[in-house]
Parts: sequence; C-alpha cells; structure tokens
Amino acid sequence: MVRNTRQRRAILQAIAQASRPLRPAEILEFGQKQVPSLGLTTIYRNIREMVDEGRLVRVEYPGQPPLFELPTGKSLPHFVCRGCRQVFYFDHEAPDIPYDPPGNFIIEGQEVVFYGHCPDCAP
Amino acid sequence: MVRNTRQRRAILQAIAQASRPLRPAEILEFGQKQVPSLGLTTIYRNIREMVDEGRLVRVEYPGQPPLFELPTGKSLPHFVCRGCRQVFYFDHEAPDIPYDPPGNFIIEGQEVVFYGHCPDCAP
DNA sequence: ATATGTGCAAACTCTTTGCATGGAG
DNA sequence: CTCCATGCAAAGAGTTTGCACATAT
Repeated sequence: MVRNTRQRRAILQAIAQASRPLRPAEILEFGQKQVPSLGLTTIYRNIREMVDEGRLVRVEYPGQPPLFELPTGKSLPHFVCRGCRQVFYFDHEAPDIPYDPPGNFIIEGQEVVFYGHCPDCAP
Repeated sequence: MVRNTRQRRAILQAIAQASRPLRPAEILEFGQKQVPSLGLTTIYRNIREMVDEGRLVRVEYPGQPPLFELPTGKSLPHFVCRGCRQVFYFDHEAPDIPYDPPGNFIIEGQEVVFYGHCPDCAP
C-alpha cells in the first residue's frame, strides 16, 4: 500500500520541473520549497523505491555521484570525451549487438559506451 | 621521478593476476600477500596516479563503486550480474557497432556492457 | 485504528588529507 | 643524503539504519 504523501509529491514535482537530472541534495533543496520540513533521509528512501518501481531513472557519470531524472523511455548510448571527460548522450539508439555468451550466462540487456573526442576537444 | 617500490609492484601484480577488474579493497587483500604492511591509502594514491598515466583503467558500473583493471588493448565485453552484482569478462571480442555519431564527435573506441544473470545466480 | 511514512541522529562505506617515518635513488 | 612514498589516524562526502512520532488510509 503506497501512500500519497506531501513529501512524495514534492520530490516528484521537484524532479519533473527540473530541466536536468538532479542530485539528492538538489532534490532536497527544491522539495523544501513545497515541504520545508522535508529531510534528506526521505529523499533517499523515496528515490530508491521509485527507481525500483521504474518511476525514476538513475544516471551515472564517471567519478561523480548519481543523478536522478524521470524515465525517457529509450536507452541512449553515451559518449565519454577523453579530453574534457564530459559525458554526452547520443540521441539515436544504438543497434543491438549479436553476441553468444559463454557457459550459462544469461544476457538480459546491454549498454554501449563510446570513447573519443567531443567537438570542443577535437585533436 | 617515479619510484619503483615494493608496494607499487604488489599493486600492479595483484591487478595483473586477477581475471576480472578489482575493487580497491580487493587490490589491498591480494597485494598484502606480497607486502603485508600495505595500506589502503597507498592503494588509492597509486591507482589514481596510474589511471592518470593510462597504466590502469577505471571501470564504472551503475550503483557500484569503481573497479580497476589493466588496459587490454582490445575491448572485451564485460558482464554485470544482476544477482550477485559481480563483474565478469567475456573472452571473445564483441563485434564493433556500426554507429554514425552526430555532429563532430569522433569515436575512437567503444565498450559494451551486458547485463543479466551469471551461472550461479540463474533465476 | 493501524500500519506505513517521516525526520532526526548515528552508523557505515568509500575516499582523501595531514603528518611523521621509511626507503629508493 | 634527499626527497618521494608510505601508513596511520582523522576528516569528509554520500548514503543507510534505528527508532519514536506523525499521518494517510
């Protein structure tokens, strides 16, 4: 039984209104404008549940703490620049790779990371 | 001036002998078989330098602390088990993905991560 | 009424930093 | 003999947990 609390509404609203993925501390900051008593613990507990339910997506950038955003629906390949180390999303989906796994490994999904140089860091 | 210490040799040897990327705590565990006094601080300081020099590669998977491995030259696909969360290497190279990058991005390499269940965690 | 959700403080994990000692060159 | 490297302890980020109180249903 999932309860519809002020806190949960504030958390989702904060993420929905942002134009970029947010850190937990940022969700707290924005959420407290709706519910001033909101605590970090509640943020963590709720984003964890929401990620498990698929209502939220965790985004990881190398060497940084994770960010959270609403699901976009597609799994876009990302690109790590060897110059500035920034991470970019490519906006077209990458084709699946045909791969025959050894032993009894069961492949259920895949992710592709491209490395190279972004336009600003072109060698 | 980089010094060739027992500790550095132990760290590199631990990583070289492993059949999978290691966490800093695992590097410590294996390295202490060579140099019992080896400390975690030394691990962190050295892997950071080695990564900067390109003698070591940092591998990041969502929701996990980073792992470290030697540069392979070829891109062996990694496999992350959704059960035990361990990371495995697959020993055959994955075929390159034909992908046309947007704008002026230059793709120099790629890495593929498969997700699923390993033999021990088969559902 | 009742069980789930919240908020505080404390615990925990991973990583970095300060500083005196150790050892490679 | 000089410095760089090491190891300890402590500090720092980010995250999780224990527990009493609040509140949605």
